[in-house]
Amino acid sequence: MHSRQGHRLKPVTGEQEELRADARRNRARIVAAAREAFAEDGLEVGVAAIAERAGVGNATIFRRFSTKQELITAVIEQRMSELLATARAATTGDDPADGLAVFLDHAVRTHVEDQGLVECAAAQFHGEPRLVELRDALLAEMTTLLRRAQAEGSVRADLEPEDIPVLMFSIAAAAQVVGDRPSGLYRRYLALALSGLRPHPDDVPLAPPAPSVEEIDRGFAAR
Amino acid sequence: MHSRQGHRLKPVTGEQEELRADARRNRARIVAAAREAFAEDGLEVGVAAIAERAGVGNATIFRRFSTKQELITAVIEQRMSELLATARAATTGDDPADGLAVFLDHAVRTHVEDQGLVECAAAQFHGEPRLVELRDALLAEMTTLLRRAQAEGSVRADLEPEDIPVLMFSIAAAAQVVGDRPSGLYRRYLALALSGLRPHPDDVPLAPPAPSVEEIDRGFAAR
Amino acid sequence: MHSRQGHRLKPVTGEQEELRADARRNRARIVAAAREAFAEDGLEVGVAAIAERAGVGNATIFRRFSTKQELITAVIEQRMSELLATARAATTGDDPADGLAVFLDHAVRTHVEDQGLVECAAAQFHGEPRLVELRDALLAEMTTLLRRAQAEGSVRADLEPEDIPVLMFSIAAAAQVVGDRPSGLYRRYLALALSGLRPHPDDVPLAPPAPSVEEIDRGFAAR
Amino acid sequence: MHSRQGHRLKPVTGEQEELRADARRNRARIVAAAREAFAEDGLEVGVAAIAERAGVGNATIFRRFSTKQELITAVIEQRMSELLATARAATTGDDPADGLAVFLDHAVRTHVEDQGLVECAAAQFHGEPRLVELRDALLAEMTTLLRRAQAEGSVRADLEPEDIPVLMFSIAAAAQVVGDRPSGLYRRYLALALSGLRPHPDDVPLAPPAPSVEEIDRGFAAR
DNA sequence: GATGAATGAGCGTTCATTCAT
DNA sequence: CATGAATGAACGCTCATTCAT
Repeated sequence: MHSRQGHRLKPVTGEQEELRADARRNRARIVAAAREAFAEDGLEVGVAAIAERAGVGNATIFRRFSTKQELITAVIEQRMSELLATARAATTGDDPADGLAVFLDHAVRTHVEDQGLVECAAAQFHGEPRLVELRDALLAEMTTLLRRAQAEGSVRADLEPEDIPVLMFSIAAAAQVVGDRPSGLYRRYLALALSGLRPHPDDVPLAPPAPSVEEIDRGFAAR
Repeated sequence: MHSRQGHRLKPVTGEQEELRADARRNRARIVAAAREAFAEDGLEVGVAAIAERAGVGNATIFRRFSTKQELITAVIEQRMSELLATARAATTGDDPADGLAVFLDHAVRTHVEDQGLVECAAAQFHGEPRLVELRDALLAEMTTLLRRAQAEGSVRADLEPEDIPVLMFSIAAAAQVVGDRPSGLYRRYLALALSGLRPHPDDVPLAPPAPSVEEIDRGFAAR
Repeated sequence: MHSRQGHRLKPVTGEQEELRADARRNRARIVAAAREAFAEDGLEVGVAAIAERAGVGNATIFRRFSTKQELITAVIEQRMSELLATARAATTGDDPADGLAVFLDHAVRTHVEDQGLVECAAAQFHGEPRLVELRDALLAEMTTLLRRAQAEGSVRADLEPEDIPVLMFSIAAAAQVVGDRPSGLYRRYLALALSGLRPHPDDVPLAPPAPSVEEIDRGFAAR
Repeated sequence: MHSRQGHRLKPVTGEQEELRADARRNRARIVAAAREAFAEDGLEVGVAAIAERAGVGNATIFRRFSTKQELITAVIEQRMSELLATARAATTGDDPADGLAVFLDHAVRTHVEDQGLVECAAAQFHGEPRLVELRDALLAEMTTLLRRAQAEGSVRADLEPEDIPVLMFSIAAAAQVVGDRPSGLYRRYLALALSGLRPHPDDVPLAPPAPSVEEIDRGFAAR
């Protein structure tokens, strides 16, 4: 656990090391405002609206993020960081199957509340190094989580760690098409998906194989 | 089966019965161009780009579709019609479980090829009568398909017809996050989902209950 | 009177001598529809709206009038013809002062009912020969009307025939600024203007002199 | 008189108190450009033309006036303010009849120079609060001006303050139909109108009554 | 001859981004 | 540093006019 401290990721919020206190505060307010705005209205909200929400002038946003895309990336980065924390917490528990369930529940709920943002997140990934770093850290946790569950026989053996984030998006998408109405609907499809992960006598091997990380990256890039 | 022919829906492409031959051809070219453009670039492509793709002037589009939204609706309508045809074909087969699989395979592949369009389709549903009509027809087929599979014991009993379109979106989303690369990846997640539909000794009832059509509509409206 | 028949103007409706009966009827319907449309909505109504009102296809309008401007001219021509008839009727009466009043009442009421059209009429005059012809005929009647009223002393002597159409527009404009509400308001300002035409002991000569026809034309052209 | 200073209207050009110096200058240039453009070409000139005339990008206009209509309103507001100043100056003079004449001369000349703008002004009035305020202030001055002239017997008694703006439009329209050519022609019709305001032994009461302010408003609204 | 269809130029407006205070 | 102001390119849409049936 403390070893985790050792290889802790660098501060996730960018080149802020040099920022004055007020600038740092502004940056945080901007990211928070953007996150809210994206969650409520989708990525197409105007920069002006985000600036107003943050209580700063619009030019201030561009001083911190030279592009709207960079701001989007910062928001995604924040979310992924939180997701990573969730994953780490899930890995520490005693019950592997439960850990996976808890992680997916948290992740999916988060996505579902974030209308339109996360489903687009993939498209925004474009090799951004900090996001890649987070992605890899997440994948490491997924591997631990999954392998332990498979070791105890509660998840079919041919599932791969790379499948987990895919499932996460998939279940979130299920709930999102209907706006998660009635609220909490996502739990129905999460339950169905989880029950589908259990080994079953009639199982035939999954095919084709799970995408490698490189393929995932290439997939993202093609968007 | 032939009775199905009897209550076939009216021609799905609108009040085009009165159009002159050239106009009809142009209309078709516009819808096709829009479909391609939406599939490749998403709904936010400019009308001008669609017009160019179709080889017509931009005003020609507005002669047939008084609004861009109407054009979007026409494209969705077309896709849903095709989906309905697929569903009907699937319903006629002998093997219920296979019918469901074949339908989902076709539906998901279609969605996956159509990056960004169909995932947004829901948001565009807003009570458009022709789309509602198609939705209901589709649901009727889903009901037949599902109930037969449940009757023979190949699908768990607590799945509802309304779950099927949700699953369709869900699986498509799984593949879409990675751009379906390597190509055909969707089959992995389709297989996983289908195997998850089988009854299992440890099954606990799905909860919360599936959304009703009204709830789905309300969900769409809230977007 | 019959001498008036002698120098009757050529048919006012244009090059229709060659038209087939149905074409002639269509032309008339178009002009009538345009007149209504202009009266209700102003000159900026779309050609399509006029076509619909006339019950013809839009291209039919352009078959008869190669330009929207030509159609406007045709409508103005029709109105001026009617005005000329009114003027001639007014000239035949016994009471000169009353003749002037009756003419102006009719002319102004007509203008006022024709929201936005006639006030723009001037700007559309551009040397159109048929309109010039009508203008001259109207002016001839104005001269008769005015000179007789001046001869009997009911109108001040320094008023000129060219002033009459100006007054007509002027009074109509008075009522039009308030949409002639309450209806018939134009009569207030007509009465005021007419009473202002009477000779008065304190009269000083009007200055500058009335515009000549050439100056009027140049004025129109400058628009 | 100095009390008039006391209840002077707020600055008429809007909430510009907060604008930066350069923005204020640009705003003024835009309004000036719009005024010129409207005067020369009418209200239908494109925003792009106005922007070019003002030497700014088109989007700059929309930063200050969220709508073209707002820009129109601003121009009208400016003109009305100037008219109000003229009216106040006219009210301070010793000779009531002369005050009225001077005011109308100024007002009409202004309108005549402004081809097409002011005649449309009415249609743009729609309850805009600042314009209503100015209208009321103007009417107050008209009342003073008229009642004093009537008290000394130089204007017929049945004229009402509401008639004055109507006359203003009316006389301006007289000159406008011929483009005020030869230049200054408006003075002819102004003189005629003014002489018509004098009491006359044969006067019969004006009818129907002058429109109330409410009726004027309703008339405007009906356009 | 009559028409529906087609169209390019233009409209008012928005927005991510750059400039100047 | 923070900001309001400025901007050009693009958007969805309209319209007088031309084309093709």
